[in-house]
Amino acid sequence: MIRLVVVDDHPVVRHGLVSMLSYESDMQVVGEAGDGAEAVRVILEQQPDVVLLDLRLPQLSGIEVMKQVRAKQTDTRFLVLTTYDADEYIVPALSAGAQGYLLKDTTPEELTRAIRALAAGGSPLEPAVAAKLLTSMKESDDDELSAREMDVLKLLVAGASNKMIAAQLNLSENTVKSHLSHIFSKLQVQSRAEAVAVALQRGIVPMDRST
Amino acid sequence: MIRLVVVDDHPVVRHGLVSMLSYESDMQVVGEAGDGAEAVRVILEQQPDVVLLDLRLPQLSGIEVMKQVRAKQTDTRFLVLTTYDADEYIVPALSAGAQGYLLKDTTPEELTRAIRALAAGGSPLEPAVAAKLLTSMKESDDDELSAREMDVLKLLVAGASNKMIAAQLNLSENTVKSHLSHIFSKLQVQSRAEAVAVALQRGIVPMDRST
DNA sequence: TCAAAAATCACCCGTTTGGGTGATACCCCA
DNA sequence: TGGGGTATCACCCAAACGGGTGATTTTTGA
Repeated sequence: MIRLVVVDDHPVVRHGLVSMLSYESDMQVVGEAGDGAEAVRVILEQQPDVVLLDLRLPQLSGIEVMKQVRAKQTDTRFLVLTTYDADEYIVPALSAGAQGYLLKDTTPEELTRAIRALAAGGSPLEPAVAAKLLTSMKESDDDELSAREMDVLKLLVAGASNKMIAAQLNLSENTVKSHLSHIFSKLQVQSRAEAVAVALQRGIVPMDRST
Repeated sequence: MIRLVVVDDHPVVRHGLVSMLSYESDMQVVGEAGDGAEAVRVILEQQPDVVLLDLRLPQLSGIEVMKQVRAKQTDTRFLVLTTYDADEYIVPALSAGAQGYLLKDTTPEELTRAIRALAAGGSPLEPAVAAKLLTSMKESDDDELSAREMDVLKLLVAGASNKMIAAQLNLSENTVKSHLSHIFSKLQVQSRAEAVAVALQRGIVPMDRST
């Protein structure tokens, strides 16, 4: 029996997946989550064999969920199931520990086949996904931002000036500038405006549409 | 018995919806479609009471589907069910003949309730959607960017400096600065970094990570 | 038709930014 | 034990930026 946890922020999609999977006699959905924080909790609690994970989640991205879970246990396997075939999500997802990556326009048959393959130790990659992976391999920039740099970047995206960032984080302006220099080189950009664009488009900093 | 047709290009979502709705004793799914052309054919053939319709479809958009169907028969009611809460889709959808507009993050209970309301002649508009309608109504007066300003903003999001923008658009730097001043005040921001954030988060400039 | 908006440019001026080149101190891990 | 990354700060400097004010021409809309 394959134990599953389904994570998707759209109840319609999530419940649909659950009821669909319930027809499979060798699978059992043991948990659901509608956001990232809930997902981490449910996964650690239920210890499922496979997690169906949407990347776009409120609170905590799918990438973050995988990182946090894998920090504590490594035997859970992740199947990323997303609408977005954008290149930039695939590499981070795979390097964060996803074993599979399917698009939502796959058929139910493919999905259940992928789940079984994953539970059996395989790594089902959709052909379209695999192709994208190869092309983006060439320019694989695994420059990870440090926690502090993330703090700065978030404020940068919020539109803060160096002075404001310094005040917010209790730093000197010089320190902020130092962090920014590192951020720029890691993101391979020249200006803060470009950094904001890259951060948002690559999903490094989540969209915060409270406005 | 409410006769339904489900239209969504993602098999996972579509099949999920179907199996979810099959639990309702007063509803019957009499047809499915994965693209716009198929949808029109199925709807005209089955003459359902209610159509669950995703707006984003291959071949023919949801809007187009509604127009074509309503040209031949007017007794079918449409419930638009989409992931996108973007303002610009709501008004066209409603004017094209949708009686309801729900987001995919509504609960199954809300969905079935909406279907029953629709079949009974009501027009279920999600509160969030209704709110957006109102805000887009009253905010329509303020601050639309001109075409030229959009040109500048796009390049700004791409990370260009004033000089680069000027070169790209065959303008003087002064003109670019002038446009930027207007953009800043219209977007109510102070810096180019903030402008980029707002432009991306509000969807004024589309995400385009082809790099 | 006539005013309002959009689009184009110029000049000034103070502030911010980004890129250098340093330094100190901490922690990890090899 | 020592190197490498992180985090903290300082100083300098040129370039870029953002805010004014003001001008002309074209387009648009009421």
